[in-house]
Amino acid sequence: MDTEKEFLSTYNMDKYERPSVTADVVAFKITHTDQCSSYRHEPECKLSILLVKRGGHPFKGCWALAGGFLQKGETIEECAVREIQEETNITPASMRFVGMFTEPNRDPRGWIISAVFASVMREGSMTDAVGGDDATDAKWFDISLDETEQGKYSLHLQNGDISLSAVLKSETTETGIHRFVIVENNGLAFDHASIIANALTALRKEGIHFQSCFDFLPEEFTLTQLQRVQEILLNTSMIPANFRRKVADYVTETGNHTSGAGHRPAKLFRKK
Amino acid sequence: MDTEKEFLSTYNMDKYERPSVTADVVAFKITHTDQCSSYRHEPECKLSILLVKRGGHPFKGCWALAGGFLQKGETIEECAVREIQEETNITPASMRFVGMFTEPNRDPRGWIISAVFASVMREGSMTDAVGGDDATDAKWFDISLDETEQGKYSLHLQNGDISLSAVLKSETTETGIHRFVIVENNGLAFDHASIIANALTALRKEGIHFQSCFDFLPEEFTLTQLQRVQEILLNTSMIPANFRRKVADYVTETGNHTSGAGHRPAKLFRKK
DNA sequence: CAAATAGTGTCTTTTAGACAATATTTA
DNA sequence: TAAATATTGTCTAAAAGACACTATTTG
Repeated sequence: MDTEKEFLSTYNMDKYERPSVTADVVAFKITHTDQCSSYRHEPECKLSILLVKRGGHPFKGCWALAGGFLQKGETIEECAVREIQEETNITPASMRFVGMFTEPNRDPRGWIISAVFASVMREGSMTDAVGGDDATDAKWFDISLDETEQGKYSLHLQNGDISLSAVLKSETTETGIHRFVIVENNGLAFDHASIIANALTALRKEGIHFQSCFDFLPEEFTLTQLQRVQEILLNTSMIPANFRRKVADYVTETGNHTSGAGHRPAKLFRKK
Repeated sequence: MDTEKEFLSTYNMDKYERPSVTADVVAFKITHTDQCSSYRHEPECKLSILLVKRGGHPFKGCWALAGGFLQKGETIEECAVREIQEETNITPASMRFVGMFTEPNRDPRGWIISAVFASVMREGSMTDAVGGDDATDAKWFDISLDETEQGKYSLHLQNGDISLSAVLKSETTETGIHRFVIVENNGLAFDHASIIANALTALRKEGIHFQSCFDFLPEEFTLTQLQRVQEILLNTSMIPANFRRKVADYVTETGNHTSGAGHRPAKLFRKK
């Protein structure tokens, strides 16, 4: 009797067709624009994400997120880390789960569901040349996501001459699950425009209390650097004095200082 | 050439073994203990979750979450809603994604990964008798999760004489992903003790700004009811005057009032 | 010194918390 | 009227925002 039931449960498992499962990664970093008017000026920074050009069908020539199939013996987090390492040769400072994307027809190749992670790359851990063991065409795109009208968002991605964009609608299901729905899409593969919008929104939520901000910076950083990260991530601006007070409980002094920047040296801090 | 590549990508998909994917649901509701000293007293409330007794191996006789396999043509959210409806015959007021549970050996039957949702059942939508079309043994268990020492948590589940418990350690991976790890486990199947702790933690986070609190209540509710829900969920207590001010921006008056309760009638509010 | 960023102090406004007091209903 | 909950007001403390001011370094 017991063994019969046991058999039955295993039998049921095999009865159903199974989906392929992938981990897709939206890798974020801060890009410094080194075209300054004066040697004293702090460099302009931008938020950017990693995209890979698709060499084959479907969506040939479109840009897609890094990602790949979950393999037996690994967790989905391990899979995500592996995929982003293969693509960039570096280990991300952090990985955060964003959500599952499981629309039955999201991938023309078949039944493929994706677990999506937002990863943050630490400043300084980057080599200029991206592209890992396989010679794929991977580039960092400056990203912006703005609410153009109530519930409607415009996503822009830019790398030199390459410009991708999408229009998204913010929707909430009856059961309260939020999702961006693609209204218009130029140059992004699959449902990746929606995925990117969801990932940035998730990261912004974490940035409010600085969690994800630290991950963009080296171990030791100035408070101004930290403020820039938060401002770029949340698309806000703050008065320095107020920022310093707010962040005070989250950092500790290291005793070290910056130097040689043409102005007063800054204290270096560490995440508490 | 194009078609060759196309073939290749499909080929790769079939090359890999695929996991079975389930949606598991931690269904929460507020239970009223109707053993009052006086007719005037408000009833005591407790937070409880739905568990199903396993009739077969593995973990025969243990208690498990409601859940089942993802089927072709449905999203993982639809699957989760379907599973909880099959078990309780009611539609949850809300579903929130908690996380993926993908440890390779989490299920002795084979490679099974789970997407976990926390669902909230609205007060009044419940029939006393749970158990859906299949005559499974499903019960609501009062739940408590307390930090006994730094990073160590004690989970208790109670239904009459049935008492389940677990000890969990709060852990964060190098990449900043949080998870409860099971240290001790009495009566719960699989990794469900960990899943439950993660779900309650996620729900509590949402409760701070009332989001998940509304889902426990009928469309119209008193501020005292709302306060009770938050207090039970977050295991805190507040001074009514302060609670009212804090919640004021999230609710609107309906113009209706309670009556017949042996004390001053209360205004009924609606979620804004 | 001028330019540029670093860091402090203070005032005001907004929230959050504690507590007292008043209001209303039913057995 | 007593018991119980509903609701408002007020005082205090803490946090957030605006702004002025001082400090330090390098060409």
